[in-house]
Amino acid sequence: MANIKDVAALAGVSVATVSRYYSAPEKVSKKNTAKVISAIAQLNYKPNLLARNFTQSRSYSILVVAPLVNPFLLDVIQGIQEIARTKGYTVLLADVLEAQNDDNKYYSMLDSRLVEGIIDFKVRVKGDKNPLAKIQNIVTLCDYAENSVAPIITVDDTKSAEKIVDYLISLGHRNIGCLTGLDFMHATHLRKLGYQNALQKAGITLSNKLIINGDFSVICGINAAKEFANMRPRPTAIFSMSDKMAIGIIQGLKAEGLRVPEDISVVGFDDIEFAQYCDPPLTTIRQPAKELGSNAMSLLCKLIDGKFDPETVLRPYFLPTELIVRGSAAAVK
Amino acid sequence: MANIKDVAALAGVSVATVSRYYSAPEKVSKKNTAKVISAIAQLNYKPNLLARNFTQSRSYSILVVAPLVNPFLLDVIQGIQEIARTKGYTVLLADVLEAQNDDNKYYSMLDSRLVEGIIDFKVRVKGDKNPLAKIQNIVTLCDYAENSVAPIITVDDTKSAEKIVDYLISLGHRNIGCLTGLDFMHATHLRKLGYQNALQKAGITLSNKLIINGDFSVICGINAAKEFANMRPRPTAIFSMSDKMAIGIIQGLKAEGLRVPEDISVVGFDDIEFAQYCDPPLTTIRQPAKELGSNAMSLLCKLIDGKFDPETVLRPYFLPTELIVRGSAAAVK
DNA sequence: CTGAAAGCGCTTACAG
DNA sequence: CTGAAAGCGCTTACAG
Repeated sequence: MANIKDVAALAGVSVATVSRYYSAPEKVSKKNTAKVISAIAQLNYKPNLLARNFTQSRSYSILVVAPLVNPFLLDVIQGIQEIARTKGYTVLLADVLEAQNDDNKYYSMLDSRLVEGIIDFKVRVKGDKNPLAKIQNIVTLCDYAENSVAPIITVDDTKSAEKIVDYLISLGHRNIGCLTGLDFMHATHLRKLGYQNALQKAGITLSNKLIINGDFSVICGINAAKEFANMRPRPTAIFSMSDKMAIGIIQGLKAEGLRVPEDISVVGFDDIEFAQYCDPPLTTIRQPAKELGSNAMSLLCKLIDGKFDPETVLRPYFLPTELIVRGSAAAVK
Repeated sequence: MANIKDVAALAGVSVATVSRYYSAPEKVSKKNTAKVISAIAQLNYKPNLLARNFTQSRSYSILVVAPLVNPFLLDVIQGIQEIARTKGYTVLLADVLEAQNDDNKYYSMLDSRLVEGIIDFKVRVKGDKNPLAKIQNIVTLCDYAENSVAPIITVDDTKSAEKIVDYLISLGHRNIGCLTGLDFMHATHLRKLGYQNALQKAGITLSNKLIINGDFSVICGINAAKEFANMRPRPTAIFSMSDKMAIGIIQGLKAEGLRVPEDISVVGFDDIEFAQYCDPPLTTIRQPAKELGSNAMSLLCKLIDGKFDPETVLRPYFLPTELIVRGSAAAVK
C-alpha cells in the first residue's frame, strides 16, 4: 500500500504538502494541489487513519454502553448517530450486560485513548466500585442518581409516573396496582415514588400488597396479570413500569377472562412502537428516545471539547415526557 | 500521562521489557516483572492503544452496517458481540439508511485501517457502483444475491416462504393473499418466489391481484388489511413478509370486523419477540437472529485471519428457519 | 531473558 | 505557500 511518502515523491512535493492537502487544502497552491491529486489517484492512496489518529492522539470514536434488550435502544442510537455523524465521530456499541462483571473494561477504553467519550446507561455514583475521579467525557443516559459522578440526560421518572397515575385517579380509580421494573435500576425506584406520590396526594392509603416486582419483560407481565386478577378486592387499574410488561399484563388478563379496559385499566411507560398497535392500544408515557440520544451525544461533544460550564454540567437534564392517552384505560365503573 | 519510557525508566528496565510484559509476559523474568508492575502502579500507566494499533497496523474493530429499524437487529448484534468479545474485537455500528447516499464512506474505513472487517446487511453484486475487487473482509448478512462479491450468511428466504405457504395450503386455503416487503430488498423477491412456488405446486393459479406491495412497517399492514378485507372473493389467508406487517394486518382486520383466524388466517415472517404476544399469537417463520450474528462474526474472523477456503467461501451459507405454529392460522371453513 | 535501535505513517511547529 | 525535521508511543527483529 502506498503511503504519504510515495505520494509526495511521485507528486514532487514534500510530505507536509500532501498532509496539508487533507487537513488544510486552502494552504496548498493550485499547482501543487493538482500534482497531489494526480499522485493520489495514480497510487490509489488512502491515508492510514490509524497513523493519523495516533499522531493526533484522537480516536474520533465514542462508546455506547447499553442494555441490548432496551426496547427503544435503536431509536436512542439513531439520535446518537445523527449528532455523531455531523461531528465526525463513529459509534462503538457494547452490551452493558456483558459489562456487568467487568465495568472497568469499557471505562479503560477512555484511558487507552480508544474512545474519546462514553454514553453509559448506568449511573455511577460516588462510592461505587468505579468512582470517576473527575468529569471525564462520560454522559449518563436514562438513569439518574442524586450523587452521580457524570452529567445526566434522562427523563423525570418520578414526575412521569406520577402523571400517569394521576390520570388513572382522575378516571376514578383508587385501587391501583403497580408492576415494577428491575430492582437494581434507579428508574424503578423513582417511578415507584411517583406512583406513591400520586396516591398520597389523592388521599389513598398505600399498600404494598398492590405492588408486584417485575423485570421489564413481557413474560413477567403475563405472570403478574394472574396475581392481579386474583387479588380481592381486585385492582381496577394497573400501572406497569414498561410497555412490554403492560402488553404482557393485557395478554394475561385476557387469558383470565378479563376485559381491558372495561374490567380493568392498564397503562404502561416508554411508548414503544407496539404500544399503539396492541389491543387495546396502550395508554402510556412517551419517552423521547431519539432526543435522549441526540442530547446525550451533543453533551458528550461539549465534554470532549471542554466547552462546558463545570458549575452546571452535573445538574441533571430532564427531557419532557408526554402522557399518551389511548384505549387501555377507562373510567372506573 | 505517563508513557512506556517513563515506566521503563522508573522500573530500571528497557522499553522492550515493558512492552513484553504486556505482549509476552512469560518472556520476562520474575524480578523484572515485579519491577514493571510496581512502576506501572506508581505511575498509573495505561498503554496508549492508539499507538499500539498503529504500530501493529491493526484496529481490532469491525463495523456493522445495518438498518437501524430491523426488528431483530438487537438479537443479531448480541450474536455478533458474543464472538467479537472472545476474539478481541470491538464493534462499530453504522446505519445503512445514512449510508444510502454514500456507501463508500463505510467501505473506505477498511482502506483507512479503521476497521478490519465489515458485516453488511446489503448484498453487493458484480456491476454495482461499489464493486469489491476481491474478498476483502466483508460478510453479507441476511441478504442474498447469486452474484454476490462477498460471502453470505442468511436464511433461505424462498424455501422458508414456501414452507409457511405450504402450511396454509395444508390447512385447506387456496385463496391466499400476500403482503410484500420493500421492493429494493432481495429478500422480498425471494420470498415472493417461495409464495408462488407453493401455490404452483398445489396447482393454484397465481394472481397478482392477491399481492399487495408493502414496506415491512406495521402501518402498511394496517392499510393492506382494508384492501384484503374488501377483495371479492376475499382471501381466506394472508402471508405477510414480516411479523410487524402481520401484526398490522391483524389490527386492521379486527377494525374491519373480521376475526383472526376464524374469518381469515394471517401468518408472518421473522418471529420477533412480540409475535408470541399478539392476539392471536402469530404463526410465523423463525429466523435465528442471534445465530445469524454469531455465524457472520465467526466467518468474518476467518476472513480477517486469511483462514478460509477461497473455493467455497463465496458459497452462501443458509441457516435453518423454523415454522412456528401458533394461533393466527386455522383450517379454512 | 534483555536492551539498543529502527521503524510504523502520519502531523506540526518552525524557518524561510 | 513550502519543506526539513522532530516527534507521537509503541513493537519487533536482532544481537547478545
